[in-house]
Amino acid sequence: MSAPARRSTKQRSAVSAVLDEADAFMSAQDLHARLRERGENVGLATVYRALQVLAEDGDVDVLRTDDGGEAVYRRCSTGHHHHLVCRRCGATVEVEGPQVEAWARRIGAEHGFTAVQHVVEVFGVCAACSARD
Amino acid sequence: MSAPARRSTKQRSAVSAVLDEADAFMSAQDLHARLRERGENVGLATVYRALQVLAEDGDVDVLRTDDGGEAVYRRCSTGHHHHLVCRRCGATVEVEGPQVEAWARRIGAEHGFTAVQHVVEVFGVCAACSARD
DNA sequence: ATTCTTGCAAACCCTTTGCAAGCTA
DNA sequence: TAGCTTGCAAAGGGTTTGCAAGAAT
Repeated sequence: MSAPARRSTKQRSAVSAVLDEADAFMSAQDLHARLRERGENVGLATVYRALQVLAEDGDVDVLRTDDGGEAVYRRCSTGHHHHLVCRRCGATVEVEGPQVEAWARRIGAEHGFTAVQHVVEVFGVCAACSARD
Repeated sequence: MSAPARRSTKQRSAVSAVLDEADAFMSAQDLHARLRERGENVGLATVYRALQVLAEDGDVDVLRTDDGGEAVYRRCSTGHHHHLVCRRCGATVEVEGPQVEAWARRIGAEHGFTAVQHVVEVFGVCAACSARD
């Protein structure tokens, strides 16, 4: 019942490589398309499985698009952080919010809650997209 | 090409009513199930369409679950607030966070974002459930 | 009477899974 | 060799859509 060993394969490296180059959120389908463009032949199911493993190991951040509910993945930096996402073009900025962390902890404590965690996402229209109007 | 007129129907009222009573995020499927329990016979597709309209008109907030990518809806409260949810028993407390509002606005501004909105949910284990261990 | 709405079922999209063949350790 | 991985295709789960019948204005 222990976790199965993790083998290194051409496909997993490929997925990892694409994720490294594109420093942005990208869906499994996007990733798969990009692999095909490069001539790398990797099955879609394999891409999903690779991403699943990466997410389990905490090597990528996962979040859900508001439209279509696609899951998007991105290599994640270490440390707890939140995201500022452009709802027009999807551009993402990692932001930190010490005040938010403190607030969440305090709110939890005030109400007698333990093991407090929080989810924060900030949405807006980025400068580039605003200018485009 | 102007938007079609919006008619008031029994089904839409029913959806709206459920949304009013349950002051929490709820998926279309949940909502549909609750309607059936009450004896209200509303088609699933209709529930989806009603929620779509409500979201378009800005009458409900929409966000995506991390698992399964379900969309969850909640009546937009007039007063903006967040929730502290017990992940054990589901108890929910409405909380306010002026500091969080301020932080979100500032973060957005710093990065040149406009029309900034945010989603914040705090999870934990409530006092009662903690005691139960 | 007109035109929006509803319901049902089929269609869609993203994602997961079963299974035989391929590859890594 | 043993057993994780891959690919394909089929299955799954949520959401959307086409179309004829039903309501609201």
